[in-house]
Amino acid sequence: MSPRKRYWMMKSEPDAFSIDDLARVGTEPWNGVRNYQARNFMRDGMQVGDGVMFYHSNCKVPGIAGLARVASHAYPDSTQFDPKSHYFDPKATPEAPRWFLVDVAFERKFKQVIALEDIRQHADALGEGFALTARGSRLSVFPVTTAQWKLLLGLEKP
DNA sequence: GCCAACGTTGGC
DNA sequence: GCCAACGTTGGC
Repeated sequence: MSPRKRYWMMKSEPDAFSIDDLARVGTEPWNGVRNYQARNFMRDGMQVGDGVMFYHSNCKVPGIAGLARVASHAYPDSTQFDPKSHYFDPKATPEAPRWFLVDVAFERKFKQVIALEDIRQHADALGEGFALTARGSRLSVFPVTTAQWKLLLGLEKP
């Protein structure tokens, strides 16, 4: 029996990789995550088919830009082994990889970004620990509960 | 571009 | 194991 579908938030700077980029390529290895907590969520928590909210960070209108889904189990991020890569990690080896990723597949782009500004209006309902509204949180991959997922989707504008 | 908040590193 | 220094994130 397959485990129940889970939900996740994944942040990306649209200048580097946006929801439009994902729409164009269809599926993308989510490389470059170099934070242990985020890695653990991908490596230990994600299952193929899980729902993903694609968040645009560090841009004019930060917010959720669309939906995606987890399209692979976790496997080593090859950029950690590549000395020419910005994400190269000299302490990682193929025998003992340090960083993992999953493939992410495009589902749909929202007509309008669900802006962080709007999401903040519901910070209480989303809960204290929710990483988007928690003060100072920089986590780029984190779980979303079913209730949070529904609440956030309810903020989508036609 | 600024800067507060955070995670990681490394000397001790 | 502490903690200062450093680099990064990301909203504004």
